Amino acid sequence: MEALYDPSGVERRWQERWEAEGLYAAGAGRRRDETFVICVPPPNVTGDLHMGHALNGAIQDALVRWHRMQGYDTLWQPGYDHAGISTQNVVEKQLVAEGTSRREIGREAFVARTWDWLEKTGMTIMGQYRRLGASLDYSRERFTMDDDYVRAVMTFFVRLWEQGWIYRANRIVNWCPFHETAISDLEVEHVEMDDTLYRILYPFADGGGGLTIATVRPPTLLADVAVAVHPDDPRYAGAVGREVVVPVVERRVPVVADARVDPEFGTGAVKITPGHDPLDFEIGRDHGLETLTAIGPDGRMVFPGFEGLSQEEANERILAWLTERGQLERRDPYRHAVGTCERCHTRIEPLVSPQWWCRMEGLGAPAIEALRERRVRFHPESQHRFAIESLENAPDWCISRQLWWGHQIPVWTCRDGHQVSAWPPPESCSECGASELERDPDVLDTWFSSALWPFATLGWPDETDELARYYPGDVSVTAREIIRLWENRMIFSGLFLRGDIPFTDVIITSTILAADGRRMSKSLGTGVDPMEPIEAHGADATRYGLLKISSTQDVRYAIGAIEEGRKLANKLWNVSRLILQQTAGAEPAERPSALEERWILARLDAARAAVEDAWSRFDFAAATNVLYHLTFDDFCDWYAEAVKPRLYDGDEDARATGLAALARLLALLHPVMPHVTEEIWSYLPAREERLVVAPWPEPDAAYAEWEGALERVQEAARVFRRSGVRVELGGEEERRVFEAVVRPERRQAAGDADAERERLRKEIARAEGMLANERFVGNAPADVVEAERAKLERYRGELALLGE
RNA sequence: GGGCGCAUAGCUCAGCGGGAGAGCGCUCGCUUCACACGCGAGAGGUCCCUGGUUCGAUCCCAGGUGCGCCCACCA
Repeated sequence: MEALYDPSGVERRWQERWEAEGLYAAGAGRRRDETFVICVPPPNVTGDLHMGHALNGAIQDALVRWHRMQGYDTLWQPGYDHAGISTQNVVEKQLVAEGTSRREIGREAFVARTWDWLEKTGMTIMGQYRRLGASLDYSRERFTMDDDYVRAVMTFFVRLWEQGWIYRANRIVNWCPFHETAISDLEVEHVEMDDTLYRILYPFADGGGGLTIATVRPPTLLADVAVAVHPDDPRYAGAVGREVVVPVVERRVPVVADARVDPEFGTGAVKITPGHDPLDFEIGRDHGLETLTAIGPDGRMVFPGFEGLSQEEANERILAWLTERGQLERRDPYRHAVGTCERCHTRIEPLVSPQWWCRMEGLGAPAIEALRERRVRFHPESQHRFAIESLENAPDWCISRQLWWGHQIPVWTCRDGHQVSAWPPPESCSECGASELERDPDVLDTWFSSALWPFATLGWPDETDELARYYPGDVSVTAREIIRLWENRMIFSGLFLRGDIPFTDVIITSTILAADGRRMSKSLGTGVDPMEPIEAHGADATRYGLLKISSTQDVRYAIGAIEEGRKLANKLWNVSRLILQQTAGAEPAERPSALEERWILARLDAARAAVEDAWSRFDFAAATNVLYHLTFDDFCDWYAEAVKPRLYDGDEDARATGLAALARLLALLHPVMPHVTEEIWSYLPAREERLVVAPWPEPDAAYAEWEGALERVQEAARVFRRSGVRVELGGEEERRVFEAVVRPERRQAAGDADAERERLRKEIARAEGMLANERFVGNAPADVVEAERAKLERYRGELALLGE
């Protein structure tokens, strides 16, 4: 073994070997009947692994490996999401760069090209998960556009249709003019932008002044159908019921009263454009107003006389018209949040269009109940409440997209207008028997198919053995922003289709910010590719570092934590060298005949309990903390130093127990640092089995009483190191460990006894003060008071030894 | 505008009612036969501010200040 641990080669070698030996496969190492199942959140086919995936992967893998070692029948399901709009966006931009467009090449060619491109350059993330050491069952990789998966999606749609959850409605939706599709509220990204707020005079139709409205979008006034004011606004009490004239188009429209108008904003009077504003759409509907259109699907003007103009051009023309007539009263700089498409960042155009909707009221009820009853638990708790509230307030889900890449909606229309939804595709109209059917051209929202991930990957809608065995699963690990898009939808669709929840626990991971506290993003240039630390410090170190910083809601990326992981791996490597070099020919066996052996076995058991507790509470930072101190402080600084002389002397118990203790340590570290631990494990004698599937260490009740065995030696060492004075130790064993660890013969500088005396005096004064406080003694728990007394006694004893 | 969260050592963060902690960085001493990616010692903190509860508050409560994230149809 080399003195310096070199992770890269070792990690790659084990990754290949584990996968080749089938140890990542579902059920590998199974020693009990219970299952443990996690589905990886299917990444976009076009994407690369980012820091969020790496954290996510480190968490899931730690849980999966921990359960696998406990003998569970473990499945970690891999795969990809076709990511409708995101993938189409990528391919479409390629076409634009080539001087063509999707419309030019047509739908069929576009879809073919997308497949072609994906097969050549997409689907790379699973390779990066492999490099992270993620023990996904790669043999089971699924894609949400696989033939079987398509059947699942179609079946889901048809069942919703048959039970009346799906309807068609012409409503105002978020429209992306670049992709020319509707997108859901959840796909809109709000961005602060500098804009201009115009104040425009709408004269009364019968003369005598007018109303001044405020708007940021003059081009939409072409489609105005009313002006609205708040019913209680005294300024406009006389205006309601009168008519005003819309500028440019000279249309007479009514002034209506509506409580949704904010009298504080602008002038308190607002133009109503149901065709181009969501709130106006509602107000228009409630007041029986018509809906006019000024802007088309491509974001350009369609209003008669303005056809083909861009909105900027129309704006200039309208402003010129207003200025000429003195009706443009003011223009003020105005900063506000504007909706943009999260994929292409084009400004969203609210447009009225016919779309397919999934009714949420009622459909989400079983999911709400499951969350309320805590059959599904979100962690942390605050996200649990958020998940429930989101389901309770979920608006109807717009499931259709005017895209080409995705699952085409299984609805057919015959010449008589009858609509039928079925899968496999129907041959004729179920109502009139007509055989000429036209399929709806739209595709489904990507999240419609993702919602089925936990069971569609197991063969649903067929009742497969796997489905019976691995559904429901256990844990889902995702980011906060995906709770409503994905987690909640998996829960309600699982209950709807399978009558059961898909998992019991949802872990919402912390958001990893850049080192400067800003968001990690490509456009800001703040992103860090997780492959960088993996190549520089190793996958083990990176996994450790990510788990260590994963505790709070927002965490800054800190390379220091990963470097700490590298140090831990190196330390583990070196202490293993010490033990392995001194134990040639020995067999591992727990024969704790000396003080330090009893102590380290007790410490290992205590750490095992602490780590298990941390894993089960999903407190990954706590787990890494325990493992770090176990390795550095307990195992290396105390146990290894104490046992070293006995190893050199060839003590048989020390050698056998040393190997056994090392094996326990490796097992505890394995879920976090699988590679270095497996590598060391392979050098241990009588370890034919791979550590990946080795049994998780069993605790030994007999060890527990030895946990404090080194307490007095540790205190004596501390006093000696600081002051140069030897505290008297009770037994031969204690004195031997003290000499081995502290090695007084090598000590050069004399300690500062005065400083130590001063420290002890202060401690004694503090403890005496507390014990003299009757209220403390009376109210504090008995064990707290007792501990204080014990400390006082010890400090007094030590001070006496220092010559006082 | 709503929700959630964070303010502790120079940096990144743990602790969350009874002695202020870790890692990194810094200072000093060590080429000690596992490891200089190391070992030992050490400096460095009104635990954001103001009140309150308590025998006792970094920890609980209220208010303030400053940050961050998520969400959101004020034109």
